Amino acid sequence: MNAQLTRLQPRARKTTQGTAKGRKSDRTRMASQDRRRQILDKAADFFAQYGLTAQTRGLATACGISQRLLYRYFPTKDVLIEEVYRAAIAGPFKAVWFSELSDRNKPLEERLNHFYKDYFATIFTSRWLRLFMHASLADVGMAPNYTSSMILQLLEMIVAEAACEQDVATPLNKDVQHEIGWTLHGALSHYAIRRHIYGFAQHAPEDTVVAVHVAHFLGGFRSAVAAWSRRP
Amino acid sequence: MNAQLTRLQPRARKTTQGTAKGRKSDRTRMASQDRRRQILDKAADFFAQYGLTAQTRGLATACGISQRLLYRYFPTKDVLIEEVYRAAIAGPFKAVWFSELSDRNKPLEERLNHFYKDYFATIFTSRWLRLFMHASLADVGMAPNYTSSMILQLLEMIVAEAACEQDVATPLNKDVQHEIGWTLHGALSHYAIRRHIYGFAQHAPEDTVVAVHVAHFLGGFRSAVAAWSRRP
DNA sequence: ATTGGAGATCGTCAGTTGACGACTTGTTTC
DNA sequence: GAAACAAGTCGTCAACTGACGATCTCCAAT
Repeated sequence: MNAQLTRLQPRARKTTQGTAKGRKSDRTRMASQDRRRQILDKAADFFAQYGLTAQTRGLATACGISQRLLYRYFPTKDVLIEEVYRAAIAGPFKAVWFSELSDRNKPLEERLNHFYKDYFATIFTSRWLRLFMHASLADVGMAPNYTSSMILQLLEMIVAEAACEQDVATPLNKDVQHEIGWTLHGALSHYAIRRHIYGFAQHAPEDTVVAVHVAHFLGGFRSAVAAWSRRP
Repeated sequence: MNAQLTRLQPRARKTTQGTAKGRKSDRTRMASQDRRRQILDKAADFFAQYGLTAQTRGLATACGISQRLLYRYFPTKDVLIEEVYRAAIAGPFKAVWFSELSDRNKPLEERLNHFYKDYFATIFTSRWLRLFMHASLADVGMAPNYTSSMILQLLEMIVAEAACEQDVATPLNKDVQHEIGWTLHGALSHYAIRRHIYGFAQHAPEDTVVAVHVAHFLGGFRSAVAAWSRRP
């Protein structure tokens, strides 16, 4: 719970005279854009691990720079967090997923397996999940706002593709589409949460879990649509 | 993200003389055990809402007492949190669930619906879920330690009951049992997380979601066992 | 070499926060 | 009704934390 880190750098030695040659200074001088990127990247890891309330001093140490320098690149901690969020949470979503999922030249099962393989590598990572969870807990509404639209569209597409392939009418109500989609997506999300947040030991490899859940979803799709059509 | 609360009580007025009768003091004097229970209860709500890093002053205000008084009942904040966790996370699990789930006089579908109806009322509450998530994020391993054993036993029982009712051999490997059980339990957990942590708007009522997922689980159980038996 | 702009740090301030010694006040008991 | 005990509060301390003015130092262009 404590993000306090011990100081790594022994602190730049005060040169007795300007002519102290030979030993280079501890400072690493970076181009503005590189430094900025480095801070954002480290900050994503740092806040993912220790939460959004972790201290700027700890982050600075993790970056190997002084705390003051953070404020040259970001006016406030909140702004920094905002940018971390944009870069590390909303950023990783890929537009190709939409075109790949709707490529009807391949069977849907294959598409879904491929999609979730990529999704696990990109979104269902420790960093993404923990950041997302920290943000969701801290600020009601911030976390979903960036991502909910994308996720819901993915769900709609998955359900529409399944309906097409199985020759079933797509449910008209979008809420019902989402609910059906969540059957698969929620189960896999929860697997990722167990793994990266709860710290449950994992036995079955990712690919197997994905394959089983995808098969289960497609196998029960027809009756799921029927069930949801009956109920409100 | 800020748990700072404005002071509610206008602060006890300093009586000019001991004989100031008529107006009662603002202080509410409670029996030790009652006060302790009240603090634990309020603290569960408070930490669930603002996270485990929320301040003791805010909690005291929420309880309507001075911050100092907290330290009469709990030596440190960490001890308080530990007790909150025991009372509000591990406490609500009911032993009856095990006997009810294994009561083969009723069809499993009915048992599962009844079980999850109770589980949603007891465990899948905003308070429980948020506390559990805060604790999981803060301290790797603390959260599951109190509960994982109970949850995994529930999963084993559900899978065993399903196997019995459908006349399938129960998978020997416990990891496989858990993985199959998580199909249902994880999906419903994630529904609760969406609702109470992500703040997703909910359309379908709880009972319906439970019913559909239970039906989906039972309907696909036979093939799930088959799939997991094939794979490692 | 000189110079000046930009990368980087030091030191510090004001507000916060867990903790606690000293004190006050209500209630119970004889 | 006063003694004695426990519930409750005040005020404060030291460490922590976000923020920032002043300063230093590296490098490139002149």
